[in-house]
Amino acid sequence: MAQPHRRTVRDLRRSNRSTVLAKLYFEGPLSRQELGPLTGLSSGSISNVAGELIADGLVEDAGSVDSDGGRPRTLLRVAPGSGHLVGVDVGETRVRVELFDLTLTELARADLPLPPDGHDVERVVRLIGEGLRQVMEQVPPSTLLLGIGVGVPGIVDSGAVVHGQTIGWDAVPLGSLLRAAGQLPPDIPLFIDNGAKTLGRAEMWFGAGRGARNAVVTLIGSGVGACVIADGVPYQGASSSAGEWGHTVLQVRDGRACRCGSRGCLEAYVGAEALLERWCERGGTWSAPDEEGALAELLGAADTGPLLDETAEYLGAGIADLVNLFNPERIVVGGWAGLLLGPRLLPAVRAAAASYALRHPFAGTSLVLGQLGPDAVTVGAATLPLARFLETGGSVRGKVASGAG
Amino acid sequence: MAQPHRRTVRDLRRSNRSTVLAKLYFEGPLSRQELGPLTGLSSGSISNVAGELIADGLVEDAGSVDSDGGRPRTLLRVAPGSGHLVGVDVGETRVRVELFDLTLTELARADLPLPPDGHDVERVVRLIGEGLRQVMEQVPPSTLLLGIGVGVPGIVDSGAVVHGQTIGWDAVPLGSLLRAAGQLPPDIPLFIDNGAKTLGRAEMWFGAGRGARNAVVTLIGSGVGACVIADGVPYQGASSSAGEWGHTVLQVRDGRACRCGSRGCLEAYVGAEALLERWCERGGTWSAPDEEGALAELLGAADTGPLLDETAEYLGAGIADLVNLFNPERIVVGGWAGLLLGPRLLPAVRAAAASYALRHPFAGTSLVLGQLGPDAVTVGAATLPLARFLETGGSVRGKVASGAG
DNA sequence: ACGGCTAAATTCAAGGCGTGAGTTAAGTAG
DNA sequence: CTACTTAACTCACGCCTTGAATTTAGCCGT
Repeated sequence: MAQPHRRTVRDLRRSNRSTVLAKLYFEGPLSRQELGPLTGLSSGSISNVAGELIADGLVEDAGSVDSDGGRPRTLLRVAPGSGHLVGVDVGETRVRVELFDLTLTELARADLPLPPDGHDVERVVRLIGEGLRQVMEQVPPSTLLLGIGVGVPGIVDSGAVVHGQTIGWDAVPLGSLLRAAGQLPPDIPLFIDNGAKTLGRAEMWFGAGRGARNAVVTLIGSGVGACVIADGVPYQGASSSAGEWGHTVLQVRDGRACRCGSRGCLEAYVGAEALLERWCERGGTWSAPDEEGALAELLGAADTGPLLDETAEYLGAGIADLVNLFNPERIVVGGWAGLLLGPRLLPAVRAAAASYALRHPFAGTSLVLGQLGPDAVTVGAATLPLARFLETGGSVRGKVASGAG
Repeated sequence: MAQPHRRTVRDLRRSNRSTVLAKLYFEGPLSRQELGPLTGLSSGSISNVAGELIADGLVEDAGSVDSDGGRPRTLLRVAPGSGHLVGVDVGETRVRVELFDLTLTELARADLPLPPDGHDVERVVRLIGEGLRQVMEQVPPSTLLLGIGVGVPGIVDSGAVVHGQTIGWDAVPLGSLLRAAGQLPPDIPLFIDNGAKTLGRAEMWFGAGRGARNAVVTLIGSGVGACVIADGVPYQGASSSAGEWGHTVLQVRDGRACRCGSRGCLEAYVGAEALLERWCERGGTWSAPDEEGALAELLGAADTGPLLDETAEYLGAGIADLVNLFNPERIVVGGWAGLLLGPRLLPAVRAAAASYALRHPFAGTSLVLGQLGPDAVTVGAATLPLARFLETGGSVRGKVASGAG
């Protein structure tokens, strides 16, 4: 029922501003001349809009290109300093806050450890505020903050309410808590989304998913998740919990028990936790204190061939499901465990996926490794206000936003 | 790169026309007064747009409601006769052509049997033309045909090229063939889509899916398919083959062989063909010559409890995958076999799905039976030009359309 | 019958926008 | 220095929506 917010002629302008701004942002410096065909606007309108954007300080001159005869075209680009963005990663062991300029170049960072006893909500709220103050101290106070994105481990409903089983959060209204606690500058747009999804967004915007309109970014860490991009936008589903790929059923009756309570889930075979468990059952041992070290040892061990091949088959079957159901043009394997296992597993995974998936859609899919590493959660989180910034054509101020995708 | 077709102020008008028209179409007779808040337009614009639509004959007066004091509001509705639609179902055994008015009331129908030796492309093209002529004969020649939708058994790529394994079609450019053969009135928009998807559209618009923004319509017939609706529009994927649910992997290593060449697919357990095969393996027999009769016998037989329960578990697991990956608010079980099995299986399926799916998304999903029956493929096909009609605000003429979604 | 009342529908001036042809700006080549 | 070429800007024109004022249409009490 939400009317497609374009009614008056000023909305038209906003929309065109947004188109121009986004094109400039993603397709680098462009001349007004090139912008015309690219955006479908006439030269006159380009001039108008560009002038407005320049006057607002959002866009700046970026030199000019020579021509042999004729006025050289001046290039335009988004001014990196015209606004800053904050990305927050509420992780398992720490809260990380990073400050970026508009091109997502990192300007400052703060890492705040969480005590092992867990994610007390009030403490997390306080730490986010603390980190925010720390990073803001490192830039001139005149810096314009466009918005804050937060990635959390859990399902984010209606943009601000977090359900996180793993951290013991149940319907935590993180957004209002942050505001109420006065930890946020007032009137700063705040966006909250699942951390895996923000990582997926980062891969889509700046990593292995760049350029694809339909893609799935899989996130294999301790557990398994995915971020589905349908037609350029992250697919959310009815209650923002779409893409729970880890609990795809791969073994109906006698499957391994999964921590979700069901049996035969993908995550019961492929995540780092499950993989180590299975290694252990086969007599494997390791000395590293953490999963990452242990997984590296597993990869280095001599007799893990069958285990890894089996894992590849399960992963391939899971990927085949993605291919059949979503028909993406690209599937990105990410997450720290995915990146670790990828080089070893990918050929076998590809073969397994090919055997389980339908030929036609599989032929149109490429399976690639992620490019950004697991730390990109903050970048992805910063992407949330950035998306709003571009959508609104640069007039973010005064909007109390919610974390739509 | 496709610019979001709203650039000039006339596009604005078109968009508003479309909004008004669609509201009137779906939400029945409405007064101009009600239309305002509903569409977000001012009273002045409503008057304008409504006047235009009435002048174009697309909208008509629908009486007025009394008021106690004050001018009574006159109701407006879409004029059912202001345009007609044709839906074509290229089935396994026949080509069916139906003519509808704008409210999708059936006006005429033609059934043209296909010989058992298969779907010779030229013959199908000829039959569609023949059926079209037959139905058009039954209405006055002044009737305005808004478009033709065709549902075919196979994957439809780029709107007009059909890949149908089951009928032996490989990259058949059905659209151009129909036009080239002169079987179509010139300049009539033509849309081609997968038959299962058109059935899904019909359920979404007029059946069990009505009102849902995120839903999956499953189609259980001889085989198994699905039509995914994401945010109100059918999800296509990169090459329009998304939603191939039938080949979701449910048994990784030692699954049953599926006709797709893989093993352990959902379709290897749950479709009518697979179910009968499994019954046969367990000693079941039937006398009916066709699958439908056979399946009915299976349901009536005494000792099929375990078989059906097992089937329900597989189906439940498949549905759990849909819930986890798509997080829909509704899942519709359709297709002739689904409708036949549904009443018997649904409780067990629901239980199985609950055990395999994640709690949070499952709680937000309702699992219901389809309401339209398998003949609704033609209705769904007619829905394709209708969607274009509504999107363009009623100015379909002159557009050589392709079967976008 | 008749005015008074209420509410729906229409009208229209004001404020905006994009287009596209014409104009100006900013270079190169000879 | 002139001719030429191409980029960028300007502005008349046509179209749009808004929102307040106005007209239309039926009810009610007298």
